[in-house]
Amino acid sequence: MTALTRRERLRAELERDARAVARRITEEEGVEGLTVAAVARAVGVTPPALYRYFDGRAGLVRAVYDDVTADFVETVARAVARQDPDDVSAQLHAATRAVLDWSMAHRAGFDLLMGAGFPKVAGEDGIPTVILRELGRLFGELFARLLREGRLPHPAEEDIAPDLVPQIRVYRDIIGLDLPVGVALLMMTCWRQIYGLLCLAVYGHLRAAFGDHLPLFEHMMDDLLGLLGLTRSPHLRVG
Amino acid sequence: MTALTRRERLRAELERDARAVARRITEEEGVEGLTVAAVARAVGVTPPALYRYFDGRAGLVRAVYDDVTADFVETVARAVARQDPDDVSAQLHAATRAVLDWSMAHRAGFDLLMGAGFPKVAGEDGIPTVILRELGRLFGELFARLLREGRLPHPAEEDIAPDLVPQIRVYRDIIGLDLPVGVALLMMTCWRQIYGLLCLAVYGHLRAAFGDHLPLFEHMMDDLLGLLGLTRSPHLRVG
DNA sequence: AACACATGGTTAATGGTATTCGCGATTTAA
DNA sequence: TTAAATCGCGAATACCATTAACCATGTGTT
Repeated sequence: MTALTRRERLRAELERDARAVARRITEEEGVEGLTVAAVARAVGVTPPALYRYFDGRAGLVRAVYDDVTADFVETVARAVARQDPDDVSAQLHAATRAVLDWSMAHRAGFDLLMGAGFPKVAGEDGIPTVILRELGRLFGELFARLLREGRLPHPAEEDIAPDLVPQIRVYRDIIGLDLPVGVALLMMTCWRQIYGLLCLAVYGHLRAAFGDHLPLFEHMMDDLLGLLGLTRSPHLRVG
Repeated sequence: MTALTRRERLRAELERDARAVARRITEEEGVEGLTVAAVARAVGVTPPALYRYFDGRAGLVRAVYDDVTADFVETVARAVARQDPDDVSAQLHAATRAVLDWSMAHRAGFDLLMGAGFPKVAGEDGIPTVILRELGRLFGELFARLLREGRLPHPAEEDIAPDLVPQIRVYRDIIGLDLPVGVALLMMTCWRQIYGLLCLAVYGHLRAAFGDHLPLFEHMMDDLLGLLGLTRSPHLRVG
């Protein structure tokens, strides 16, 4: 039973429309093209009206951020779920590939979630870094699994620089998994490479030489899987 | 002999001032805070006057980009020059550290030169990627030296994925050094890691866990130097 | 020295943006 | 039925970029 009053229904519809429009504009023109006036025009209302729904332009950006985050996390999770549950190599590969593909297809979204736009939407305090948490957990589960199976080469805590250990510990705790410090460091080592390639590709720094970035991606994955004692799975399912 | 007419002198002064102001504003408030009106206010003229000097706001941004590029390249080159000319490990370490330090101290500049801002200032055609060229040459010289000394482990061209080889070749040619494909690939492998850490640090994604990013940096440098068959130099000079 | 021209600043105007405020209409709830 | 909450609007303020017309002044020439 939809015990929704007329007002509530109309309000929900307009908000939904506005969020969709805001997201479309952001993807098409970048977040700097996302303006209160443009959204208002698209949903057929005057700009001040949107202030009843969002906290100004910043609120619109924040709404886009939230929607995009959900989409991103779900996309990556789906890609993992498509793989053979026992093939961790394929799962890692697919997850990373999904991150890259999604990012290239949603550059403005990437910028907002994981790139230069994040500090702006997050502000000083910082939204609890959804990406660090969500993505970290997703990858972390796979690392944990390799660890349980006893086939994950990782440094002993004593062999890690003393000033690095407490920081890695905080990182591990943000992810929220009970991983050894050496494994968390291994994750960071992987992420710094993935993230580097991501930014290079999304921000267009590779265009001049690497029109298609997939060869570079595969080369990186071979490196990373090797780092984890794995090889590329022959049963990878792309979707 | 300064055969400068009064007009020319005044013009040069105002342009110099405006560029300096534009750069200061950019560093303090980010490039989105760089406005024609603000610069005009700071140099004591009305906004339209600046159109005699710059091609509107875009021209201002471009001017900042040029100045910042020169500063960046010089800073990194200086850091290298400070090292023992025969200690390639120290030179590589110092160069990378200089890139990181400069980027953290000039976040808006980093964004413009190497980050999300670059596509905007570069436009479609793309300024011949100064960074790729300048930085590539700087690091490339060091790699070339290691290669000449015969102590740079790198993959043979036959062992590199066939679709990657031609891309690497283009990359190598942009840098403008006569390096084997395997060495150029090695450079790209290093750069993707350095760049990843850079973006993570500059865009604030590490703040939550890694307040100070130097331990992570040193960990990465150990990895990278190891990749090149080097160890961290005991004679590194920091400045 | 007087002239004409180029230069570089001004003001005014246009049109875009965000945001706040107060009004009136409509819907909801008592 | 009536009072209150909600919501959209128009007007106003204050930024911004950019163009056009205009005017003073510097420059070089006659």
